[in-house]
This record gives sequence, C-alpha cells and structure tokens, in this order.
Amino acid sequence: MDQDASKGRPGRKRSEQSRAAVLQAALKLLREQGYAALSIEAIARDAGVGKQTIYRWWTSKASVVLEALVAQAPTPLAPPSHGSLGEVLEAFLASTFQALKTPRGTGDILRGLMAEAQLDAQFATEFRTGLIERRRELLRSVLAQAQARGELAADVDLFLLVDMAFGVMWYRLLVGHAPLDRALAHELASLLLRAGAPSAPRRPSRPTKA
Amino acid sequence: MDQDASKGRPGRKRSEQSRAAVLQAALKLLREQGYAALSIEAIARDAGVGKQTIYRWWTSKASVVLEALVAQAPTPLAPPSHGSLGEVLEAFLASTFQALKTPRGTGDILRGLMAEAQLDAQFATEFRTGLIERRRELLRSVLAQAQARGELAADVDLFLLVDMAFGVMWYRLLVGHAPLDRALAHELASLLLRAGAPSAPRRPSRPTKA
Amino acid sequence: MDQDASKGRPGRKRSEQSRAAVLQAALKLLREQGYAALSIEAIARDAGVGKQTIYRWWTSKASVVLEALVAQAPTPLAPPSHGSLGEVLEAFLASTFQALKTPRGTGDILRGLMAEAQLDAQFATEFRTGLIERRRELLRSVLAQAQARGELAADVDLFLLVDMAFGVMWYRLLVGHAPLDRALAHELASLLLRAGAPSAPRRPSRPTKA
Amino acid sequence: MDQDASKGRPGRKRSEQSRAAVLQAALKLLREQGYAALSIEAIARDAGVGKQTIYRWWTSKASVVLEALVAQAPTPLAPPSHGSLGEVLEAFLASTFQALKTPRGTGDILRGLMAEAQLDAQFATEFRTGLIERRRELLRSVLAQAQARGELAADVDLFLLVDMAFGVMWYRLLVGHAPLDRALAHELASLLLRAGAPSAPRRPSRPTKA
DNA sequence: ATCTAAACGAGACGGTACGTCAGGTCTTGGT
DNA sequence: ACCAAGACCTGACGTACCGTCTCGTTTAGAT
Repeated sequence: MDQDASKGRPGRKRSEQSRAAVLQAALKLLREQGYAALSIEAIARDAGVGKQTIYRWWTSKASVVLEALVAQAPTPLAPPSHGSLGEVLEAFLASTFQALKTPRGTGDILRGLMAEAQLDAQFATEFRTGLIERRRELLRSVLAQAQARGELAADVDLFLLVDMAFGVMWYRLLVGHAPLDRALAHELASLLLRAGAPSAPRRPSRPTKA
Repeated sequence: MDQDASKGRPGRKRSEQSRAAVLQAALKLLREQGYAALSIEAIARDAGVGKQTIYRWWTSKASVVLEALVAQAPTPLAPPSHGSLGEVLEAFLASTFQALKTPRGTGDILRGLMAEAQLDAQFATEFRTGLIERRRELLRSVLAQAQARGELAADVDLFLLVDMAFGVMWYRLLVGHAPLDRALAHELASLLLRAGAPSAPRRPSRPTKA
Repeated sequence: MDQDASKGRPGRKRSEQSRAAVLQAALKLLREQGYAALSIEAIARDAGVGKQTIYRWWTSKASVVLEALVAQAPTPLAPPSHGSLGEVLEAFLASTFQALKTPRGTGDILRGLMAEAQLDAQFATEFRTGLIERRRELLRSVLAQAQARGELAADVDLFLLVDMAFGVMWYRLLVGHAPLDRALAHELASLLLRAGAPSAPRRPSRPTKA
Repeated sequence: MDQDASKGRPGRKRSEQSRAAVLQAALKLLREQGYAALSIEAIARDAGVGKQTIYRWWTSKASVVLEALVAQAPTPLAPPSHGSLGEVLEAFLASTFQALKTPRGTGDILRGLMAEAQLDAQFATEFRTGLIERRRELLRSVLAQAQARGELAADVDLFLLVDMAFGVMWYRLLVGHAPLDRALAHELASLLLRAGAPSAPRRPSRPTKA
C-alpha cells in the first residue's frame, strides 16, 4: 500500500506469500460470510498469518478488502470506444452493473467498503482515490470524447453527468429498492443523453406548451 | 417503534421520560463524537437509562438514531407546489441540500445510517421504509404533477428521475468529492428537466452525425 | 477481594459460581503447567468465563492464585501450644515445610507468587498482607508465649527470630539448593532456641577462647 | 556466557563493542524503569543491536542482567579476615546490605533476578551457580575459619548458619517488611553467634529455670 | 388495599474483536 | 561468521461493547 523503494534497506523483505494469503483469505471470508461479519482476526487466522503482519501493511480491514478487490479484478476496464455515445454509454453501464451482480459478490463488497468509508475518514480517502475516482475518470473520458465529437453540448457539466450515472448506480446498490440491470442501463443511458444533448440546432427546443 | 395497543395490559407504562432521554443523549453524542463513535452503552450511560430499556424498544443503535433524527426534524417538508417544475425542483433540491450542511449535522448522521444499513439487513428495511421511501415519494409526487401538466414527457420513468436526483445527492454526500450547494441544485434541476422534457414537437432531436 | 457490603446495591449479584470456577481453573492449570505458564486468558477459557469477569474482581493473575491458594487451604493453622518451645517450634516448622512439598504443589505456587510480588508492586502489598504477615503473626505469637514463660530471653527481638525462621524457609524454597525437610525443622528449631535462649544464669556464657 | 574457545573458528569475531553496548543498555534501562519493565526488544533498541545478537549470546533477559550486574560490581569481595567472628560477621553483613540500598539499585535488580529464577528453571541454575553460591561460599569460608579457631561449635552446621544469614537478607529484600540496615547487621550477627557458639565448656548450658 | 405484571436503573455475565506488545525465529544485505 | 535491521508467527495483554441475564424497585391496572 505504501513504500516500494525497498532498495538498500536492511532487514527481511516483505513476504509476498503472506500478502497473497491475506488477500485470498479476505476474499474467501467475504464470499462465505459477507462484509459485516469480516474481522481482521478472522483474516489473520484463516491466512495463517500474524495479526501484526496485517497491521503492518494495512490500516484497516477495509484497506485489505479494497486491495483484494482491485487485485482480483482483471479490470482492463477499457471502455468500448467505437459506436455512438448512446451505444458506448449503455454498454459501459451494462457491463458495470453486470459486475456487481453475483450473489455474495462484488456489489456486496462495494457496499461494505462504502459503509466503512462513512465510519473511517482515513479509509474514505483510500477508497475515493483508489477506486471511486478511477471509475469516474474512466466514464468522464468517454463523455469528453463524445463532447469533442459534438454529441454532447459544449457547455454541459461532464462532472455532473458522471455524478448522475454513478449516483443512480450507488443509490440503487445501497438502498436496494430497484435492480441494476440491462434495462436500467438502457434507460439511464438514454436519459443522460437527452440531458446532455446539444440544443437542437437553430431551432431551440421549446419547452412544453408555450 | 412497535406496539401501541397498551390498552388493557397490566404493568408499568413505558416511560416517556426515558424515551426522550435516550433520543436526546443519542443526538448529543452524535454531535460531540460523530456516528462511528456512538455505542448503545454510551447512550444508556449518558441518558441515565438501563441498557435493557434501549434493547426493549429499539433494535439497534441505528434505530435509535433514526428515530431521534425523525423526531428532531420538524419536517413540514411540504414541497412548494406553485411555480414551474424547474423552479419547484430547484427549490426542493436546494432546501434538501441545505438541511445536510451543518458541520456535525444531519448529513453526517445520514451517512452513518446509510453505512449501518449496509451492515445490518434488518435496519436496512427500517431505514428504507422509514426515511428513504418517504423522501422519494415526496419528490415523485412533485414530478407526477408536472407530468400531468405536460412539463414532463408522458413516457418518462419518474422513478428513474427520482433515482437520478437522490442518486446524485447521496453519491456526493457519501463520497464527498463535490459540494451539495445551491449551484448544484440549479444545475441538477436543469439537467433533470432536459432529460425528462417532452420531445420537441414534430422535430425529433437528431442525435450527432447527421 | 474488595467490597463486601453489597447490601443495598442495585444490579445483578456477583456470581458465586463464576468465582468458584475461576479459582478452580487456576488451581487446575497450576497443577498441570505451573505458575509461569499461567495466563488470565487460559484461566478464563478453562473456567468458561469472560475475561472481563476476572478483571472485574481481581487485579492480576497473581491475585487469583493467591485467593485460590487461601481458599483451598483449610488452614486451621492453630499452632500446637503445648510442649516446650523446642517441641512446638519444630512441629510448626515441620508441618509448614510439609505443606510445601507436593510435586507441582503449594511450594511452587508460593514461589510464583513471590516472583510476581517482585514484578508488581500492587500485588506485593496484597501478598504481604494477605499471606506473609498472617504466617508471621502466627509464629510470632508462639514465640511471644515462650518468651512470657521465660524460654526466650526478654530482650531478644522476636521479629528477627521470625525473620530467621521464615528467611531460611523462603531462601531454600526460592533457591532450591537444599531440602525443606524434617531434619531441617529439627536443626533450625534448635539453632533458633539457642540464639534466643536467656543467658545462662549466674555463669555468663564466656565466648570463644577461655 | 557460554563458548569461549573461539580458537580456530572461521568467520567474524564476536563484537566486544556489541557486548558492552548490550550490558550498558540493560543497566541504563534498569535504572530508568526497573526490572519488570525491561524487555529484550528494548535492550536491543537502546543498544543499537540486533535482537539476534542478544539471543546468540544470552539465554534470556535475566542472563543479560546477571552478567551486567557481575561485570559492573568490582566486588573483590575479600571479606575482612581480622577481628573476632562477631566483628567480621557484622562487617560482612553491613557491607552486603549497604550494596543493596541505592533506590533503583542493586537490591531491586536482585529482586528481579530472583523472581525470574522462579519462572525460568534454566535461568535458576545460572543464577544459583553464578551468584548465589559464590556469596554463600564466601560467607561459609569466614565461618569455617571461625570454627577452626573454636569460635563456633565444632558440630554446628555452617551450611545452615549461612542459610540463616542470607535467608534473613533475601526475605527482607523480597518482602520489604523491614529494613536492611546496620542495626540489623549488628543484631543478626549477634544472634548467629549465639546460635553457633560452642556450648559452655564442661558445664552444659542449663536451659532457663530448671 | 392488595395483587400481579411489566418497565425501570443498575450492573454482572459469557463472548468477540480490538489494537498493542513482546517473545523467539528467519531472512536480507553488508562487513 | 557475525552483525544491524526488520519482517514473520505466536500468544497474551487489557479494553470496549455486544446482547443477555438477574437484581430490587417503582408504577398501575385488575381484583
């Protein structure tokens, strides 16, 4: 999580084996019992590792989980870049939603991490910079390209469009009142498109009646 | 939280004084130390109340906080119903954001509750039905009226529009990467309006290319 | 260990069952593994008791052991009061030594407690007042009676005689260079007698040469 | 503490500097925080030495302390050999007691070592042979000379007399119920003398009345 | 006026996990 | 081979809360 420049330092090197065992144990326990039931003690026990070894390299159980999650995801995360914005956006959202869906899966883990970020300011930063911002940037760049191509109004706030997309996703993920499925991807993409569309050329969109 | 029919039952009545003391203690501790540091033990101690009394009437510390929060808010929450949808929506969002802003205030408490809802399925339900859904319904009815007036397309999914509004709010509240201020209220209202606007009559918005 | 006046105090009473289980577990573990290997954690585990319950009533593992030891000993400890001082003293010493001799027994426990008293000032006081001083007083009263009868010189320091008796006992117990057996009881009693004897009447003991 | 024959062995020689640093650090920490708070880690840290270096040459922290103590004391410990036994004995005891008295001093260290010897059988042997027995032999030889001169009865058990002298000393040192001062040296010497005195020549000491 | 039953404060109980400390072992790179 | 450094596994520490379980004490409706 931190130093890499272990160049000329004396002393034993960090054990890659222990690191892997910890991450693996964390994932296993997450799968078996869910985030809420996870404890550092249990991870250490299951990984056959001293608690101190965990405390030495991570700041909290959430940090462990975050690293495990990132390490696990192959996530080239290259967004599909051909096609119209509507197509690309829908595909992006659909694949993102897809990844959350396994029963004891990524979605539940992310919920746990987001919860932890509310209770632990230190971790909140790790979480934001290590995960949230990366995903945001990905989507933002997709939108920026579309904007450059004129598919989005030049003055539309891409930042806010990103918030709307991820906002809906997280809101449904956390509240659980509605599914995150392909239909949503379609409809959400369409609404975002309409929201960000350049105003109709030369014939300003007359709202409603008038 | 549960029974009201204390009609003919024998035995001592529930002490209104204890109930008030618990809620007040919870709010005080929230203000002083934040949600993460809160514990049932501390609430009981501070309220001068036995732990059992809390367990008798609430299912978790989150339930106590939720009730305290609801009891505290005067919540007329009558949405302003005159004016165009744009005006009403912006006003609604602005006042909602406003309520979250005090430093150790409502926003932080809500973050804590949302976190708890991720870790405790039982509470998740209480939270959704006791708070989330009420706010959603409020906004939905505003949008429904506008839709009836023709300010929103007849086929737009109001449910999803609500998700977009609250999604952005929660997302920013939980991640903290951007402010929840009046400017956001304005811009968000405007984007939602555009997203839900009835299609321009007779001249369909031609996307991109063309 | 502390309060007894639990008269009008509210709250649940101390569980006599837990207290007994702790003392018994302590003795069992002492027998099985010796004092050095004892831990509060192990006592709690073995007694089926929460650690907090031990910390609530005792200040250290040594306190537990001390109480277990005292509770275990039937300790009528009435010193035999008939017979000459020589006989009484020898009997007292012999029975005292006898009590220490079991293989994983009282002697080893006392060694552990004395060790602890060196490392923990708080316990040192408990140990002195709860055990050491009681035994000292017992022996001192025996000697005082003998002094009253004229079997010991009027000006001899009984306090110091007690130190000599117990000093030898503890010294051998702790260093282990020589046995604590009946022969020692006999010889030690005899030397103490000579040391404390009233000076020979009318013919003062001429030291050395002459 | 162990091997000395580093005759033809290959490899780097033992660092005298490290050895000295360890002993010095041990003494410093003893002075500053007392025996109970001492740890091998702290010694290594303070001495700027690897833990392994300590484990390589000593078996326990007690061993380090023992060596430090012995190395520190110049202690030719030549007992004064002129004068009557009474004088010599009193001087011996007085100077011994004197050495223990500094506030965070030798006495407290010896208490710690004796404690350790109770908890660690391996060290008990080191302690007995490396310190206890030497002191005993010193006193025994003094008494033996006196016995040869006829100042002590021929049949008195010198071994036991030594136990009585050191027994009182250790007992008071460990229990702390009474001081180890010059007055004690005087009185103890006198009692030991009486206990070991040759019986009055040709007219057996008639006890008391009779 | 008693009886009965629930709620109350207090606080002890068996537990789980926390984060820290030290023990003793094992690398690593440098001398 | 030894050394300083430091990571490693182990296991105990003492603490905080958890949710449950007595206690003896009100409080109130039903008798």
